[in-house]
Amino acid sequence: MKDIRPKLIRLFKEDYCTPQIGRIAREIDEPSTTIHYNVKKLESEGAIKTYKAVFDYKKIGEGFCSYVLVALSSNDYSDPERIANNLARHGEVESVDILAGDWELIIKVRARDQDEFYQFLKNVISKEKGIENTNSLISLNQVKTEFVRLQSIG
Amino acid sequence: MKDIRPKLIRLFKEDYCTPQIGRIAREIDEPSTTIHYNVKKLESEGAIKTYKAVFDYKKIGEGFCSYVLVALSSNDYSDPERIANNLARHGEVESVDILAGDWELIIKVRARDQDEFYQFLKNVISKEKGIENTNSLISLNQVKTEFVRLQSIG
DNA sequence: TTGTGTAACTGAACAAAATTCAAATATTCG
DNA sequence: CGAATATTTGAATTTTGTTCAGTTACACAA
Repeated sequence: MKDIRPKLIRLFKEDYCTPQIGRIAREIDEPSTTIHYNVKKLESEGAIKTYKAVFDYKKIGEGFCSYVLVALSSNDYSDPERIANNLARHGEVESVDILAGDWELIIKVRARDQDEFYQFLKNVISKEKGIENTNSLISLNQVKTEFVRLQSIG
Repeated sequence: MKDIRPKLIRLFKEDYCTPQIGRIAREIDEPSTTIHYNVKKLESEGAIKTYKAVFDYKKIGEGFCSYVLVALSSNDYSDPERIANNLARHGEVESVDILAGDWELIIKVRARDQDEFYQFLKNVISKEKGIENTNSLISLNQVKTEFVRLQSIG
């Protein structure tokens, strides 16, 4: 009807959640005002960036996951930070790190399926100026993500 | 005084947060009861696994980050799912994926510093039976994590 | 050791938010 | 079309977070 789901998913991916002060207070048996004080302190220090949701990505149509290793060419365009920031703009990108060693970047990408991932690799990653070549590590099974176990413990 | 910070960090890493129904309602201009209904539906379907905090990991003493590629030996112990689940138990481990290709696993590890990471690699990962060898990709700069930008956009 | 400024803690009162519920509306499907 | 089901919604309720002022603990200089 009102197609609210995709909007919720978009918002929840990086924000629109808040701490459960009272529940924490019960859990560790401290006054909720004390928890409140300490949480606000963590926030004001910048130690907490945001509160967000973690999804079962298969159930929101993002079941495909891949780690893309990127090597940069040694030309004027190959500024790792600039390229990393450009790639980080995309909603398909869960993480971007600048690496030491043989590869300059590692990008974690989520997509609906292999085909959608291929389009992203072709149209977004490879289009970025300064990228020499890439190597995609395909995830067959996501056991843990964002510190959260995605499946029952075998 | 009351060492509450580490407890908060532990709890917030995978839970103890909740959606901001009213804020979403304002954002997308829908009644909050409609948002409530749709969020509860996502939860009951299992599409939302949990609500959690994302940290500035440098500020909580977990500034070191590394991706560890793991190759398994071809013996009785080398069941990728079992090994992945064992490794996923540890709080230092942000993610574990079973891969297609040359490496069987990729593990994202967070630690205080290089030394603490080395201890974890030596005492936890390498101790796991069935692991043939590993290759660590050291992160020099974490541009985006858990869908969240960790630094101002350059 | 004592004094002083600062940070952390806490209960009571208050404010803000989520949740329930019942009714209306929309959708699905035989 | 018609009946069962799913979604939307406002008003009332319940639950929760937040403020504030007083207290306690801590750090550190005299």
